[in-house]
Amino acid sequence: MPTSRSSTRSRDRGASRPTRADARQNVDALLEAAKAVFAEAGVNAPVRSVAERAGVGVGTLYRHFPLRSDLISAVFRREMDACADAATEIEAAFPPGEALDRWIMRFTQFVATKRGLAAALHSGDPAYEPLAEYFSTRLAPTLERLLVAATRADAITQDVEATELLGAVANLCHGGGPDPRSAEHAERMVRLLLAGLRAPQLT
Amino acid sequence: MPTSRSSTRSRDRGASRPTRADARQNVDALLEAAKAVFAEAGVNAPVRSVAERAGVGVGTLYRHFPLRSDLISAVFRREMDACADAATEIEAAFPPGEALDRWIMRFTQFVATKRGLAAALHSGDPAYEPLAEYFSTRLAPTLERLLVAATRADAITQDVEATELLGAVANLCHGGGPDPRSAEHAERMVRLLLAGLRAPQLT
DNA sequence: ACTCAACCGGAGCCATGTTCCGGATCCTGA
DNA sequence: TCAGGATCCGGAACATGGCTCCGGTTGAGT
Repeated sequence: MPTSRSSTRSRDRGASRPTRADARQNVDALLEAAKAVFAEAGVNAPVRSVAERAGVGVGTLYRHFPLRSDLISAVFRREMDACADAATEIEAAFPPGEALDRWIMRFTQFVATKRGLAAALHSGDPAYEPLAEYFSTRLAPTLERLLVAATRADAITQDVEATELLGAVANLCHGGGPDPRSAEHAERMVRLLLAGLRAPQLT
Repeated sequence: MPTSRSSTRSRDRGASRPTRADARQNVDALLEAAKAVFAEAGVNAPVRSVAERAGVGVGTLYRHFPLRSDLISAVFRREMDACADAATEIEAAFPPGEALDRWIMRFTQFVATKRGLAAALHSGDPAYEPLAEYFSTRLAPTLERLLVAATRADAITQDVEATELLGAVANLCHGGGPDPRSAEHAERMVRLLLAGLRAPQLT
């Protein structure tokens, strides 16, 4: 009987003990530090600097985030969720075609703001696999919904995969640093892509 | 008199001496090795592996290519030139609109084939600045010419910078490895972008 | 208070970009 | 042909950054 322990309190589900308080605190500190560091120096910032800023050793960091990419995922997960959630609001407020555009632009701004996120995402480095996967898992279905709606409403003429489009938009957000011009550039190119979705025929 | 030397042979321009034969040989060996290594393992392959393959020490490599990116630039310079040159042929054989499309697709295939080239190009890493610069110097004017011609012929309706479009297309070629699907994906997205150039109005 | 699993910290290992410099090599001038 | 010296070579060594290891510490049940 693996689940039986001497004291059968209210909950003794699965794990034998609850997470220790200091561990939880450290995780929080790390996430906050990572968020700050990534914002300042991009996702390529040294792991050590994150640990230092959080006031813990690298060992502690790696205990909670075995891979560098795990830390990155954790930091952006929340924002990705927010982005995905924004879709329902937008869908309710605008007709399918415009909803699609608006959500894509929302997504564009998210990716363009995170220095190096896009680069990491499609770097080919297998370390970022989980990040990319969460990307697809959480965001692709949302876009798919928007695309289907737009297609039904005859708002777009081209047939594209959600994943594909998502990747393309993310890719267009590369380059440049905090320079606002690069953000504009990305936006303009994304709009061009969106315009392409309305093109009468593809070559 | 800096240019005067004891023996005034036919040419004693600028530099005091011609490059040593062994040095030139090594440069060639390095370029060839780099080309092979990059093709196999992408542009992120270790510098040491290139030196080893060329049969020289890393010191020699760094003597000729002070920065990692210099080596990369040198390797791709030739191919970039070929791509740029292809434009004149294409321009002569097709009407402006189609010429634009064809050249862009030619460019797409070039970038998509080189693993990591696109990533390096817009990685934000200042080390790749010279590479990006050559990119603009050599390729941008070409595209600009094609764009102007297409605009004059009313083949496109949108107004974009050559540099901008070049960067966007390169960006769309990220991701994936030797997988042919990723190349297809990139192509499809580029076509979408091209279709966007013909869109009647931008939002 | 006692026990012990979970946790912490940071020294240390490995890979990779880059520098340094003693010694080998090639061109020049005679 | 030969000496002189600029040029070049090689690889040890340094710097940086990801990741591991393990002795010591600490929180949480009893």
